[in-house]
Amino acid sequence: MALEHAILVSLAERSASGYDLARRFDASIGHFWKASHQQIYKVLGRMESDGWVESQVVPQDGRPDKKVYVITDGGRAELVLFTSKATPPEHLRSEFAVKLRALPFGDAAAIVDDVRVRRRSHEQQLAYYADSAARFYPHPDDIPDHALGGWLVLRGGMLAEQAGIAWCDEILQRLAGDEDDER
Amino acid sequence: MALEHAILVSLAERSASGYDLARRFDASIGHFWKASHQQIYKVLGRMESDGWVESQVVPQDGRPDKKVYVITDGGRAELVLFTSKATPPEHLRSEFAVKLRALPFGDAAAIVDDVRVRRRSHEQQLAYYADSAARFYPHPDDIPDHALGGWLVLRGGMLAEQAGIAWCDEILQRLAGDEDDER
DNA sequence: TACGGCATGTAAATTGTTACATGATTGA
DNA sequence: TCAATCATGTAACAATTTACATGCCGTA
Repeated sequence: MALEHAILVSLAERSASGYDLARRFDASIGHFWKASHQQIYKVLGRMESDGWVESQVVPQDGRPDKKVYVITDGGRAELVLFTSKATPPEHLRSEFAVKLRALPFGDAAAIVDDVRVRRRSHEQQLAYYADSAARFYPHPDDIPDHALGGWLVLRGGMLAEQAGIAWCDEILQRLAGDEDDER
Repeated sequence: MALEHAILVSLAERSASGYDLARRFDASIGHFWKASHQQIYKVLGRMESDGWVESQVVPQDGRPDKKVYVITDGGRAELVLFTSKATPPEHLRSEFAVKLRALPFGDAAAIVDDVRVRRRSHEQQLAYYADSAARFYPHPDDIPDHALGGWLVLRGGMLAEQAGIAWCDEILQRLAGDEDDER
């Protein structure tokens, strides 16, 4: 049940409406924890009745009203509690791995195509992270404490994408004889 | 809905009871797709009514009867279909990343402890994979086609664990000044 | 006038987790 | 006798995804 905590972190950084949160989840935090707006609205409701957040309707002109959520002291306490407890071990969950394992029983050519697509999307994601890093953390050796978490998470994303690319390359070497040096 | 396919792959490799499958999911395939026995029994029932598998009760002596599931032609066709369709892009889902992001609002010392624990479990998992690799694929340059999928999946696991370790090291360097060279 | 962005939700279906339930055999 | 392993499940709950629903504003 980490969505609550992801939302708490996001609200601790800056108050926001459900809609804003949904967009943040598309952009930054969501690279590590996806959530749809439907889910966010539902969880926000529960969090409000738990006293972790409070909302206030803000009228806007030329736009629909928005319900801005603010983290409460209770919410901040919950965040401290969350960080102080050990994270349960996370396990990978990769449909792609299942597919690789299905290699002898399936369509090898299609799988190879899929690996190429996957490699490209890892590359794109890595480029995106590198871009974010350059934009938001121009001096990696001198990052203030309040921004360190964001940087470290970005680094985790970059390392994961690099590993993904390396994996795809190994697979292609085995399955496609590495006959493609495109671009 | 990849559990069905993970089970199909497992049954294509060798017929098994629900209990056997649950143990395989603990050991090999399950490193990339966890499933509890409860879930497996439920899905097996659905798969049988879909005609992907067939079951036969096998009496045993000194042990409870077992219901052995065998993949059908329909199941094999489904596997081919599965491999021929592009895998939807997978996104990471990391509670640990959420926690890192919570760094300025939480208990930094506890988070550092958690990173150390996490690093150790990555190392253990990597050692386990390396061991499996040495045991089942003693000649990595000469792997028969039918075993290639398993090898590639193992390699993916190893690369992911290495990336995880590298990430933990970066985090510790930033947060703990790298003052620990334990062992 | 049609589309995209802003803004908030409900409902249904699927998937996954946790707890409960049973009963035999084997080894410490 | 207690715990572990073998073996199969049901029930309740939580989490997630997909589909549906509404309505205003600005722009092409």
